Amino acid sequence: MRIGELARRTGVSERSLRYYEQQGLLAADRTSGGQRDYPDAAIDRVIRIQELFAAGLHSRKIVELLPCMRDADGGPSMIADAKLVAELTAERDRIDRMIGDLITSREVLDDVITAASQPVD
Amino acid sequence: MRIGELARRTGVSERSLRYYEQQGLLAADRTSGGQRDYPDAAIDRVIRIQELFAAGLHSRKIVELLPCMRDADGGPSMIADAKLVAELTAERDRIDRMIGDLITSREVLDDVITAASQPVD
DNA sequence: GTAAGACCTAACATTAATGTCAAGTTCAAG
DNA sequence: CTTGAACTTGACATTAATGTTAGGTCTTAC
Repeated sequence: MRIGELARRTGVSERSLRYYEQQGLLAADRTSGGQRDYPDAAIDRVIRIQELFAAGLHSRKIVELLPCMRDADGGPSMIADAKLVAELTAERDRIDRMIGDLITSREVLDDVITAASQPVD
Repeated sequence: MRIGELARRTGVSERSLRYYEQQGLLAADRTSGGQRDYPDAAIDRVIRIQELFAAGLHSRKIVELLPCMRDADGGPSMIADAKLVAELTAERDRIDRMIGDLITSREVLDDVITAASQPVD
């Protein structure tokens, strides 16, 4: 599939998809004319990349991480070495704290929303 | 307390604390010499602000939100109007999705970490 | 073959919180 | 009073993903 369709189906801008390629996150074949041609598996991968970005990982880390993931189509393909495991563990713990903070913030918002919906004075 | 102590006790840089003041997020008294003097309650507030930043709210939204929160010391002090409630509800839903994505990412990392810890081939 | 739409590269802009540095002032203790 | 640490304002830099624009090329349907 070409870049426009992939963008549409993932909700990620074409600009970002090209950026992902530049960062080594997302490979694409090229047509004879030089246009990108993505496999169907690219959809899942792009969504995964977005999630990892949302989790605060930087592209460089994601580049190292991706080959160690078992994706829907292929196998695990690579095992993380000790250094990477240490980094990923740190990220994992950070994400853990982040989830806790987000839950707190969600509660705060719910409180404010609830208070506004209940004109009990 | 002065800015250095607040920074130390919250883990937030002095630079950021001044920025918060500039954004109207965090008020401070001033000594006769012009130095900032924070009440103890500032600690909780700074932590709250950090959490909301982590949740992806922008300072402008936080400015509107803060007076509607019931903080440890004072009362709720203000009720969100309909427009703010709508915005906060959108934020809440976004945070909800974010938590889901983070949980997914955490699982992905755990998978990779586990796979690396189990040299079962 | 041609026209319209999709795509290409490259460059520059943006955002928003935070880092950093400089030059000057205040505070607290001796 | 002096001295050093802590503070002040202001300006400029950074980061990293993404937006935007421009000028050119490819694809496909007619």
